Amino acid sequence: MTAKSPRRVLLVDVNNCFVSCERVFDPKLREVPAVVLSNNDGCVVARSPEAKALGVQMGDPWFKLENQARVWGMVARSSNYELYGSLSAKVMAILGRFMAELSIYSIDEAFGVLRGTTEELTETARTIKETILKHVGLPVCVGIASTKTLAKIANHGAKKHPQLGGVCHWDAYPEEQQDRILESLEVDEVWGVAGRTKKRLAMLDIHTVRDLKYADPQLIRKKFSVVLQRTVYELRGTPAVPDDVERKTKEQLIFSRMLGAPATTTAEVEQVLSVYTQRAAYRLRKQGSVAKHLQVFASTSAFADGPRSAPYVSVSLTQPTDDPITLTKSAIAALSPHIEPGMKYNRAGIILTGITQKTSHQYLDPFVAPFEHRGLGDTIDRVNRRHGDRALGLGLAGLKDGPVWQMRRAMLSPRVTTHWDELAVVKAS
DNA sequence: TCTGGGGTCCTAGGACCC
DNA sequence: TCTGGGGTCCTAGGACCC
Repeated sequence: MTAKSPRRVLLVDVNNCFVSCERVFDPKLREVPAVVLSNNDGCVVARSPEAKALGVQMGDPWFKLENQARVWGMVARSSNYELYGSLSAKVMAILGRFMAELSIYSIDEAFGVLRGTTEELTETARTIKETILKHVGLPVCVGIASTKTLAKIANHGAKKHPQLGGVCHWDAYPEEQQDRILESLEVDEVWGVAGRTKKRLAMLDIHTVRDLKYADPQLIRKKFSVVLQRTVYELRGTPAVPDDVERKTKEQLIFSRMLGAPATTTAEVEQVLSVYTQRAAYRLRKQGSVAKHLQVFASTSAFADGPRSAPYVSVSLTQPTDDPITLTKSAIAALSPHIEPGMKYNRAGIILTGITQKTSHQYLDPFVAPFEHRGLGDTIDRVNRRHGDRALGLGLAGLKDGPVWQMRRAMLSPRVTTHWDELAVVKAS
């Protein structure tokens, strides 16, 4: 591969990621239709090919599916993000060995860049695929093209057509054939277009991805946005989606959950907020930053009849902080007055914004009490690193067996790669 | 009676992604 | 009983400044 070879984008993504992860350590799951459920065992977030073939959709609520699943012999698992995260890290580490520029897009997907002929890169992609299967046990597909948007489409093709062996290089097809493929895709199948935009595009008589490719970029920019204009260029083979700026700190941190059982009193909502705020504060400290604003919310079910209550309050702190006590107190003080006792709150959360890097010398704030909880967060983190997650927390966050509103994870698989007491067992018999 | 133009910063909201 | 969680980017509009 010489420097003169064309620069190509590779999109590698794990097939049916969460189900495939579960199947790595539980061979029985490989023989039946399987799904993984969202937090709280709410709805389907991953499906095995067999489950897809049975017509199970993303987002199907589990309680509506449960009985039919028994008939089908379909098995469900609660989501086990620790397991998926650790397998994902292994996949990304392997990709990093093959590709200089690697940008991790999500837990199961990464873009990489390589130079080479169509044949060379197709071959490399096969090697990548085999290596990941052999060393991690996860199946992946690879899409290759001159732009990210086209690599996405190629990846989609690799998934849909088994005869490609999991690798699809867009350049392997002459342009007339490429256009026929794009013609067969509805416009919302391209990366960056969803329902709203699809409707508005239809008014301009743009229905397929091919229509969008040949639309006037200036017009698209004027009627839609620079984002959609970039998509037009990318479909034509001109890279336009910017490489992700290395941002190691998040600008916004959200911690929100559906509750396993509704909270109905102010005290219960406060307990939930206390725990959630501490989790958010932990993430904040982990990335070495502090937050200036927080938004706190709780809400009753959107599906229930009768009156709803969904308070949402914003607070600005006098100075940015990562201190769990300050954040927790502020969150509770802000939301508590808006809680209507008797309402069934089934969701709550906190959003931290105005996030900046923590500097070594913080401003002196005359309004901060002299006993300021300096270093408390760090201390909690150190204890937890040593004695296991959630060994220590403030108030209810320190309870080993959580309160009733804690989320349901009835069908959780062992965290075999991250917890000593949950290691996989190999039977000798 | 008329009340510029250009710039920055911030926030809210829309749209989308996996 | 029961319907995900966590994030990004862009745009418009208001406040403020010179």
